[in-house]
Amino acid sequence: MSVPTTESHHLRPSRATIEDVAKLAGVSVATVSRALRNLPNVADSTRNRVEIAALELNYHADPAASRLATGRSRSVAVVVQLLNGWYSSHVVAGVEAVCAEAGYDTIVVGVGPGSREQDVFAAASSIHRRVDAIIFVDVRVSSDELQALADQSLVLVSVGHELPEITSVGIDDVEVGRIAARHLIGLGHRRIGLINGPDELPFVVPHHRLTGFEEALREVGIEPDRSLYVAGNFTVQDGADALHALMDRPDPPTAIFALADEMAFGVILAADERGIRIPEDVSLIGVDDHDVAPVVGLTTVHQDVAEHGARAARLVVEQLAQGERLTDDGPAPVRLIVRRTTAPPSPS
Amino acid sequence: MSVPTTESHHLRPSRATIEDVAKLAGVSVATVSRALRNLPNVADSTRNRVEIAALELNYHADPAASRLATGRSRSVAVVVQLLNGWYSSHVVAGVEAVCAEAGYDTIVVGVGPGSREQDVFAAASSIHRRVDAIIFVDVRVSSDELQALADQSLVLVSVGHELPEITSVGIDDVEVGRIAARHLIGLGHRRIGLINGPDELPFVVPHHRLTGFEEALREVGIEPDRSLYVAGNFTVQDGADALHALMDRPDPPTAIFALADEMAFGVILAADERGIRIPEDVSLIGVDDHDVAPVVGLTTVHQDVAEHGARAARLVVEQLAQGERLTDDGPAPVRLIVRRTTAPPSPS
DNA sequence: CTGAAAGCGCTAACAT
DNA sequence: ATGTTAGCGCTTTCAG
Repeated sequence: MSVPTTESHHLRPSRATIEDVAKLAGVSVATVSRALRNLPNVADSTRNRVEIAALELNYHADPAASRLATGRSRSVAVVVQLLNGWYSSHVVAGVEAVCAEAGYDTIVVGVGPGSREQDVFAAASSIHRRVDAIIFVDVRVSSDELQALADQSLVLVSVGHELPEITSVGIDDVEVGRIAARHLIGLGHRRIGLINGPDELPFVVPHHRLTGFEEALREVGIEPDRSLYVAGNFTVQDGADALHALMDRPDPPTAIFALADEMAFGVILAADERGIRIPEDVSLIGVDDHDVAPVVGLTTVHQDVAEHGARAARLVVEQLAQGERLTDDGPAPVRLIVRRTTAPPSPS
Repeated sequence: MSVPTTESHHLRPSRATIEDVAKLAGVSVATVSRALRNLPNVADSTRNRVEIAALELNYHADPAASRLATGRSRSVAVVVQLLNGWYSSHVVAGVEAVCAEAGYDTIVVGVGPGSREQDVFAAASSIHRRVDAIIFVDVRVSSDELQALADQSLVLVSVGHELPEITSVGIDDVEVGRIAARHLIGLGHRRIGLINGPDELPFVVPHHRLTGFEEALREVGIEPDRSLYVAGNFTVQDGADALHALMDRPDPPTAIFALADEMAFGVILAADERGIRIPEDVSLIGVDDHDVAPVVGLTTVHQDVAEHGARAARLVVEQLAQGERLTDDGPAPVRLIVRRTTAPPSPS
């Protein structure tokens, strides 16, 4: 079965191999290999000749061959839930920038929103032979599974939250919850609604933010009212649904803490439809400082997401180069950005 | 003969080689290779035995070895300007979904905003040995360069705009410009500002939209006033800057057409700061129907971006399977979504 | 239908 | 400092 040639294309331009270079430079393939990878024990004059020959032939080592021989693939996988979410895409951008710089390919793998640990593990292990490292973005993986992956001598990093035994980068999410709650409390709010993560799966980021939130409430003697929490999945639509749920109550909250800006946007959308004014009727605070947050004047807790990705990638690259397990240098800074969706509760 | 014993064996991505499987199944490696790839000329009973053995050992062909032997890498590159832009990230998500389904890895490569053709080509050719196909997202590549890439028997697809000689998916951008302009004209606007793409580089999407825009103007006897065009680079900030530039004029426009929603968001932001009301003082229309567009009530021209990515990936996958050059099936549909940023000009 | 063996292009001992 | 050579794990003629 030969491929039906559509046209008279010349034969596949046979790429130069290491042997061609060796011949041209008048040395052995081993020398070429060493010279081109800047290994020691190559005479300067020789290295020079080889480099010229390689340039001449526009030679680049075949990655497949090189991978087979070394066992290193020079690429890293980023596994993430929503590839098109604001958070994820910014992390990916950060990762790609430093990986490209360091000569690594970055392979993206989406596991679908709300994936269970098994799904993530399946995705990770199906890719493990093709990459040197895996960066998990906001996904859950069990300790055992992580161990299984690490046993394949894969470098593992988590961004978004801590994962057992592996180095992780992110922010202090308990602190985020505290900051948001304190801001609202300081304004005088006592009944605060919360738009949570999904409640089927025990996601860790939502859990932490919620913990900090409740902590701050208790600090001032307010007992958290869990009937004021509504689940969401980090989309605009979820935020809108949540606003309705919250405002349909006989005793609606005077303020809402959305665990992510995108859900906060949904709140704004739905409030608009309903004729509810923000912040006059209800205050709103989000998390992320999404590019659009200033546009709608959203008060939020800022974090530098692209930098998280970059940091994760740097850790990967260094770890791959040095072989030692690196530890992250603590949570990245966050800060409250007060805009115009928060105000004191109106006297009722 | 060391079959993993504990119940945790399914957790262990295994390093079994084809030889292990052959031994276990009592056949040759050639047969294993054939059986596992569903090639013809394998007895059912044999295939069965092999499959069981493979399963037992949790065997998966080493991709590097397989690539070296076949010359196919089973991965595709997506080259894109802003990895974190709304448009790009949605395309990437679409691509990844179908690639994963078809067993291809998707490698993202960012070329930086406003890249010149050479940069893109450099990025593309530096990755060409590692992928079977390249999907260009909204980047320019010259005919010659494309040819050089195609000569490496790479499958090439463009999304966002047409590229010479290669199959492309996207929308009719001239039509987009027409739709936006007609909407504004129909409302009674005569002086319409336009927030363009960057003007150093000749990007094709902005050019087309602008063409349709001017066409619609002339249809009703309005001569386009190019002093009302201001360059932008598709960010929120660029939109804000543009609004200021436009409104600082002695004769500001009564409506603004932003070539992308993200720039329109910037307009809203800046208008707010300046106390300019939309649509009372100036109407605004964008393009994309960004997730946040409904939140700010932005009138815009909708397109299904993730679907573009998916379609591009499907074309790639089919082309890779069948070997023939496929042609796309015409531009994807777009439609005007009227929200509340457009209205008739106020009588001055 | 199945097996033996020759690569694919490169790296890494091991020699020299 | 450089060359020789044996793999890396899989695919693919070519025989049988």
